[in-house]
Amino acid sequence: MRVLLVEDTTGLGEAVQDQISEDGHAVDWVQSLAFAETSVKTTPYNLILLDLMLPDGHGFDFLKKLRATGDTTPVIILTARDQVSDRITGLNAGADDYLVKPFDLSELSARVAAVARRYRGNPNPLVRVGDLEVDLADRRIDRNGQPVELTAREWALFEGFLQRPGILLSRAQLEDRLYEFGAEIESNTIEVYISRMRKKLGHDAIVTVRGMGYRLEPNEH
Amino acid sequence: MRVLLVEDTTGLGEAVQDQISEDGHAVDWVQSLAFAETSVKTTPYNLILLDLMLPDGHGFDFLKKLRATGDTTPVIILTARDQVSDRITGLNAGADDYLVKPFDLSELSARVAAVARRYRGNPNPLVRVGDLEVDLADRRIDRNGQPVELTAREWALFEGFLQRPGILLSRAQLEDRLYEFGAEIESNTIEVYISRMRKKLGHDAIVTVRGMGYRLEPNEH
DNA sequence: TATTACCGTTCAGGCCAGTGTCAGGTAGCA
DNA sequence: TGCTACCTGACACTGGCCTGAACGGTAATA
Repeated sequence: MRVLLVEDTTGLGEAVQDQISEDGHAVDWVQSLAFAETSVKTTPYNLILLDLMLPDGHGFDFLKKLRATGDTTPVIILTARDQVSDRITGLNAGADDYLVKPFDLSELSARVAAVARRYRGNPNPLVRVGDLEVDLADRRIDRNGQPVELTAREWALFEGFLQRPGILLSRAQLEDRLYEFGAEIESNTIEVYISRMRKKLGHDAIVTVRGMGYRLEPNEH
Repeated sequence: MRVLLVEDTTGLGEAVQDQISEDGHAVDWVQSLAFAETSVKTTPYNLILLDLMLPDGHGFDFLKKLRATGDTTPVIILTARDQVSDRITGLNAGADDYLVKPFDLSELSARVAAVARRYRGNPNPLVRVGDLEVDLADRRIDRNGQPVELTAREWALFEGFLQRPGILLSRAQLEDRLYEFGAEIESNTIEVYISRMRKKLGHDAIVTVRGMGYRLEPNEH
């Protein structure tokens, strides 16, 4: 699934993002209502996790506006408030579920999984790149109708290329996707993964830009 | 993405510039509001990182003026102040996000990436020079619809010409873009690269100013 | 526990594009 | 005309890149 996390607390945001990612979902994390609004306009999400107290307004306002546009994306509210009134207000505003801070990450997983279950059967959004058809949420790739299996590391790199068609990623950027930020690596691991991905995705799929990095070619054939 | 960094502290400015560059974005760094104002007039940015305490005024004034002109470029405020009042004032003035010094560079990366995410699917801003169409972030050049491939060294020089339209670059300035500052070079390497670039970009693209240097011709045909 | 399969990582050998240099030719200027 | 700055084809070398192979770790299975 593709999940939008709206949460301005850095620590909590990171923890939630890590948890949801580990559960196999793609997470976009924004820290203000302004960002949330542009995100939902540009990307189709399967689930929105919404904090209520945000620097530029109250989550309910965002939620009401979202529902007013006819958007039915499931929304789970994350908030420190545990008052019944808030809970009812939230559900009236169109929330699907409610999590009171501090909450256990495993509980969050369970709620998210419940939403995912409801979604099963509905098709996920597909990204098309050349002769590849990518289901980001389910981590599936079809190449000319044939499924392609990527390992975890390969996926981590591949997702980077999908950010934008034809995006150029430097070796440092790719390394940052695999390891702790800024970790030095002195072997040719990235090259090896590129080589393996080419074997699976087609040798023309990833283009070397010598001295600068790699790019996924949107118009391979 | 193309990022404008407005920050008068040298140490912090350099660190931020390095980080954003490594993330694959093009950074213009200015140290005063006066320079910032001319920069936003001449160049289209995807993101502005704005310090508040600047030698010639307060960042809020710049931000308000910017918004008054209808400019909606995302702005992230960098400041030592962590008071709620400032935070709210900033967001009211039209800021999209807020980073309190001292901040972790990886956190900065995350915020910038969040902005970059908004541009997912959107094309990068293109710079137009004569019959060339340049995508600085992805290092692509289209010449009359045909892609042009530049090597790393050629790009380093080409970017110099793009800093300002019609800028004149001396041989020494060009050498400084390729080698450690002040490195003496006694062969005609620069001439050779100019020659190679002309072959790829069109023979009229780069004009020789005898005895002075070279300039990229904005109105070639 | 032993077996198996797979994944992540490193290494070594080979290839070739990119780089820097030179030499001979050309164009601008006094 | 001579002088100087500049242009460009050619070439050797370096180092970035590719990839088969091997090794250790981990997880699933018997």
